[in-house]
Amino acid sequence: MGMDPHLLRTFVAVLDHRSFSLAASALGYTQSAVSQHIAALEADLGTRLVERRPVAATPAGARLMEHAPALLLRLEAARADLARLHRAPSDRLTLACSPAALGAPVARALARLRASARVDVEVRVVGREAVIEEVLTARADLGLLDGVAAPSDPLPLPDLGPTVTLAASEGPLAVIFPDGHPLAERDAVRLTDLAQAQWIDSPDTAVPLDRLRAVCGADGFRPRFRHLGTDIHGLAALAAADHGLAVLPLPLAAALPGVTAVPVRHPRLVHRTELLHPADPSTPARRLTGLLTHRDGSRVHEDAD
Amino acid sequence: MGMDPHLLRTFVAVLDHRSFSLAASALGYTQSAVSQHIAALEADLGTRLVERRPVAATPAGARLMEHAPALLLRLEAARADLARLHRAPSDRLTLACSPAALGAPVARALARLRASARVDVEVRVVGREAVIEEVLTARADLGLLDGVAAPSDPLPLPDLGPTVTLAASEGPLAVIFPDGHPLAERDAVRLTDLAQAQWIDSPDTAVPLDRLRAVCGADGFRPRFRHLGTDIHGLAALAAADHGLAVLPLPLAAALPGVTAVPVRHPRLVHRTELLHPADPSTPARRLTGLLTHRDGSRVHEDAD
DNA sequence: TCCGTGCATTAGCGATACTGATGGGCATGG
DNA sequence: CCATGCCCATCAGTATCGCTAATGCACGGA
Repeated sequence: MGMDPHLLRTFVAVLDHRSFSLAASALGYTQSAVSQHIAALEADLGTRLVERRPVAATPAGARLMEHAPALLLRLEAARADLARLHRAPSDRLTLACSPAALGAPVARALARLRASARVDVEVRVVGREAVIEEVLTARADLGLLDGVAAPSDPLPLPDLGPTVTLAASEGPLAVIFPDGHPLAERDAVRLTDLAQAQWIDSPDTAVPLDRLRAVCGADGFRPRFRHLGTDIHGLAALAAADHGLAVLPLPLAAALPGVTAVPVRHPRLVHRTELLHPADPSTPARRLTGLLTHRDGSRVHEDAD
Repeated sequence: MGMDPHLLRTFVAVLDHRSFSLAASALGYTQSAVSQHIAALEADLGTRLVERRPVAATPAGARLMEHAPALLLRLEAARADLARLHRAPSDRLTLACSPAALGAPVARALARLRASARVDVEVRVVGREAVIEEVLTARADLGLLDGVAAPSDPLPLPDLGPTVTLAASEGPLAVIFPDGHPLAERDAVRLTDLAQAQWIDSPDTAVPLDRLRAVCGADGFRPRFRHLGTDIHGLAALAAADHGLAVLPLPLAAALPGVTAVPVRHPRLVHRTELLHPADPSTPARRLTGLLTHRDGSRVHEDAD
């Protein structure tokens, strides 16, 4: 059957490091072992996967790279899922959060949680992909993920296995303009009118531009400026200096300095945050879930395979 | 790192067969090897996974069973995906289809395809899960999957990796009543009014009842009669004999003998069929895709990881 | 009690998967 | 043009692994 996860792991490492020797030391192997791993994979699949000198993916290798990381993540997720069954009950809560998901409602829910019981809380603000990873691998007890969707539609999430998704909240969207920008006076804007504007692509803090394109069904939203990381204030600074526009949840956007938030009127979209939790959450996680969902949120769907 | 796919495969086989020895002969191993596989997995994960005598899953084993089959499928999918890159161009087309997805539009598109070029066609009508499996593992070149969703919403599909989903068509839904049933005179029905009726659960031919529950946001739709397989005519016979109701696409339902199809008015839902195709489809597959989508269907979304 | 059935255990052997050493292609620099 | 360094391929050697075959042991039925 082949396709040993070890081989896939070194395959990914080799392409990540663009080097056999670096991958080897990163994985704690000798360079020889890595070379043999790649050779074994290539023999098994009957194709060259890695171009050497310089080290790069062949077309087949690139295709495999669309599968391998997801596979390895799922493997780790399965292991983490079983490990959770036997962990001691804890009064720690680790929450993984995408930046725009951490707003006042979440902060208030955490406050209520801590008021009702002694719980040590750790909040990790990380990128959207990383939120999923942290929950699946049990490095976090819960995840909060934000995105944009049609009202009461779920966010499109990849392959979560037996993880459950609950709706935490929905709210309006806004575009941020530099203070004094002509459009900043408006009551509302239509996104499709802005498709050709200058946009900042900040895939982890704001709504990713490819998502805007998909959800508007329109072309445009071409990024000329890319902002990586999870720091919304940095994004605001860039937007205030007129580097481009971005879409954020309205309450959050309204509080940012140097920019004016204008609600999005059309298409009818909402900023949505969803709660990711594993099949059997810890006690503090369950309580926070209750606090976050029992007012307006309701169970939306469960992902199984 | 452990979690060798071989071990997972025999784990799944053991629980499927409820027997070590049967699993062994099914996999071409000795019983001893299977015993060692399970022992190795249990040692690796630090938990008992399988209860012996009788052979059954422990809670941890059940949890692992939520991951293992999906993992193995993905592995096979990755392998199939790479294999496709090197296959010879072919004038065969294998189409995997859920029963209600194979209607007049598809038949006409196939006719146009065969009129324009010499193509040997094989259509396999199988359950919904199996459609996905066949496409992912390259046993089929294309898949057609039907389901119910809000208008222009995509169907909720699990974990497709780099496979692409296109909208093939949308149409009205209908409930089938036995001829002469009091409600069969109606112009239209509300699904929520029927939540407490007798339903036949036919998850592969009709709309699965759990999906109805989810999409109506209502309880009810409790099955007292279960119909397995992919034979819509059989379902019609059961419905005609008053065993219960079922939801089908209207054009198809209207043509069934012994039953009357009444359109669903509320909630506003459509019967939707989607086309599943691999990252690099064969030439006949590409042509059929064009024939199926270029009138009203349009690209809806792509699943990547 | 005596079998029969079915999983566990053990011994042994061939295959596997590493390490360390060596070889060879390719770029860079004198 | 050759010398050098870098980096991957290859090879030999060895410890471990993963299989089979044979045997052991627990349980259930007549």
